[in-house]
Amino acid sequence: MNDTTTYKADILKALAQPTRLKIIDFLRNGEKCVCEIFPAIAEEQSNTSRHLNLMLASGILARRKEGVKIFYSIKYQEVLEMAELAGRIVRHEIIGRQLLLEAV
Amino acid sequence: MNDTTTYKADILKALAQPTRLKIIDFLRNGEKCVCEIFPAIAEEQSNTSRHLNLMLASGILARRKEGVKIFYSIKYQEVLEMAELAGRIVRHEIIGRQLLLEAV
DNA sequence: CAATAGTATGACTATATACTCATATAGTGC
DNA sequence: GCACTATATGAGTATATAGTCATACTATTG
Repeated sequence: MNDTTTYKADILKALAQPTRLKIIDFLRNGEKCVCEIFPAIAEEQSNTSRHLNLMLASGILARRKEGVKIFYSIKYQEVLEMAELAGRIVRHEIIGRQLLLEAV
Repeated sequence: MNDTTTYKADILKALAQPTRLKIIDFLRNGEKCVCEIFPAIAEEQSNTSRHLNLMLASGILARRKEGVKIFYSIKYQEVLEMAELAGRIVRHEIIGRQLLLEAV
């Protein structure tokens, strides 16, 4: 309703993508460098880098340089909470749709 | 990490758009018909209808027919919680960026 | 300073998204 | 059945997004 609505949408958009959700899940236990992230999520290095930069720009990730390696980490606990809430809805929805199918 | 990742992203995507966030905010206090929603958020009827259908399809809204009117409502409390969490991050980020500016 | 390892980015393609205008569909009351 | 109101949808446009390949940049090491 206010002027921060677009910004709020950007934060949610930063999470609303499967590759990025996989990255977030991998960062759950603390910071990781790009060289660890892209093999873990089985994506190309360049694609992974783009997603990391997008999340960095939106403000939900932090970045730390250590020599040639770049470490990314989750900047807000709220990010994990949002992912968890989305997961809860998915679980409910799957159960609901299974019941619909069984009713046929 | 698992197979529900795409679905989780779809739930988040359903929220990650300014017009849809405005709709969610307007539905905060209970179900409303399309005829109330689109003037409240100052969007075209057709555009509003599309966004409502998208959110319905993703599973975060419920729909009830009453005569010629269609009432939409938020199906999961989690939806409002996600919007609230995003808002919290935005507030933190705005403060952080203001401090950066002031430091110049 | 050359070679190497890690990360980012330019250029491109394919697809998805938001929006608009016009029109279709579905109930309601006369 | 006709007119009216409420909602949905087809068709089109403009823009955004995700991904790939090749290459550029940057810090480290020999």
